[in-house]
Amino acid sequence: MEKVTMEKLTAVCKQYGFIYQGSEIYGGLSNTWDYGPLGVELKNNIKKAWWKKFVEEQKNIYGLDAAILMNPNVWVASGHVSSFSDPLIDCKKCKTRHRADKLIEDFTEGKETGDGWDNTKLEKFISDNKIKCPKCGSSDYTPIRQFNLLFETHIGVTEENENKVYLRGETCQGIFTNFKNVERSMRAKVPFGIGQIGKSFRNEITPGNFIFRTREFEQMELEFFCKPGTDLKWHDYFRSYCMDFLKLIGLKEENLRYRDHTKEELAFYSKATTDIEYNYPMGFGELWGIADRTDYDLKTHMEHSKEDLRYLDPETNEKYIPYVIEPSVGVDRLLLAVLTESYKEETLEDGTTREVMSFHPFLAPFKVAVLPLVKKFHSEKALEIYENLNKEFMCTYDETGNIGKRYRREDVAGTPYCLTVDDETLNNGTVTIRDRDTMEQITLKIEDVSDYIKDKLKI
RNA sequence: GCGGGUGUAGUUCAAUGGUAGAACUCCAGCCUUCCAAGCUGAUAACGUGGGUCCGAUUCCCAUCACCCGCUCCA
Repeated sequence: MEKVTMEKLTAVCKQYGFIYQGSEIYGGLSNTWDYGPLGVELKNNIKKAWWKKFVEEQKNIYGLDAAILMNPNVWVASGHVSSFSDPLIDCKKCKTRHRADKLIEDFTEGKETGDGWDNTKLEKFISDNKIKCPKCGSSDYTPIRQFNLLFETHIGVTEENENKVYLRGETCQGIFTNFKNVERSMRAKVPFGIGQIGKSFRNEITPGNFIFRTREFEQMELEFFCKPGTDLKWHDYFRSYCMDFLKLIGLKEENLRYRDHTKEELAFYSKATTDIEYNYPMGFGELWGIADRTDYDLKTHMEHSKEDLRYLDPETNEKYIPYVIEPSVGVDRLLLAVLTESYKEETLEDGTTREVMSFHPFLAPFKVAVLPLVKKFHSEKALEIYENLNKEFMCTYDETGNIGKRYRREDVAGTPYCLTVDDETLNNGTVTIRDRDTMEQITLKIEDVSDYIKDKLKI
């Protein structure tokens, strides 16, 4: 099966109501995307699946929904204000963009890292040492420009500096700042976790690839607090657990792989990080990061907030700062993976083609499409069935055109089951259920439909 | 941010210095008893802003957006 191209996928998403270009009637806004009627259902179902498997079904994991706006000191403590910004410099000759500190680090082979230097010092070092552009060899650079990846805004109507706040650059800080609250109110015992789904904002220098990297995105993060020394065990555990989850919701093993970060690329807070990568239309890219963040976050918040965030182990009476394993996955990226995996163009035996979105039924926007075989004979009964089923799960109803055309419409919407109402329904109360993937049909009593579908929706 | 490509109905394409034609889709009606059938009708587009010109969708400039490749990526 040929892999779908990004071009095709964006077109399909637009046409069938999954994802539209943001602000389209005003000419768009770069890298913003709006989820349409089908897209929002799919997205909600993806979040629901994660919440179920990572929060609801876990005895020792608790949910949270923290505010997007936080005290700015949170971001000072986390290091985002100082180091979530990159000093960037352009080669005037070949127009390549470099990170100034990285140029210096490479030039000195790691002896100087440029850490904590201001831009004047960075520029001076580069020009004094005539550091050459790694690409073209020129040493003619533009001045350094500072790119802060945090979005800034102001509280209150006046834009004074003291009112400056940031849109959160990651959801996890809301978890760390609530660590004590959750521990106390839920009487939680280590090891325990806090899960959260929410939007984050980053001024990415180079967004792109459809919804893969956007400046506004949604994360599903779990911070799992454990006793120091048990962290690697839990890291391994979540590596497998996350992979199993992806397979459960329908991603194929051959499109998934692990990638362990090398020591050099590890973030400064992390002891070990594993990415689960997916084979997107543009190739393998990060989907899920599972990081061992050690006690870095709680420790830094302890220092900056002056609050004691240590955990008192009730069994040993020792106080310690828990280590944290963080499995973090982007909702939009996971949705892109699901779309990539699900979209297929099939040629049928009779030579006609159909476009199919073969979502796992749990993820499908509509679970059942109710279709009267012939509008004027069967629509009354069909509507009655639709009204009843729709109370139990998301259904759709369609009486336009012939039955074959309506099947095809549901194929590309990813509706797993089509329920057809015909004369048999009127005479002896049975309906025909057609399976999207196998295209097989079975006959069921109306009253058995609900249980039949419910069973298929399990994950 | 750089380089390349693209931009005409929802989609896929066409034509043209004198404001655009089709197919499919969609909608309404007829017909239709299980996989995009048929008939009738209707709606629907030159990304945006300038410039040249009597006149620009077409030529020029700028801009916006998307795709591909770099670069970047807590």
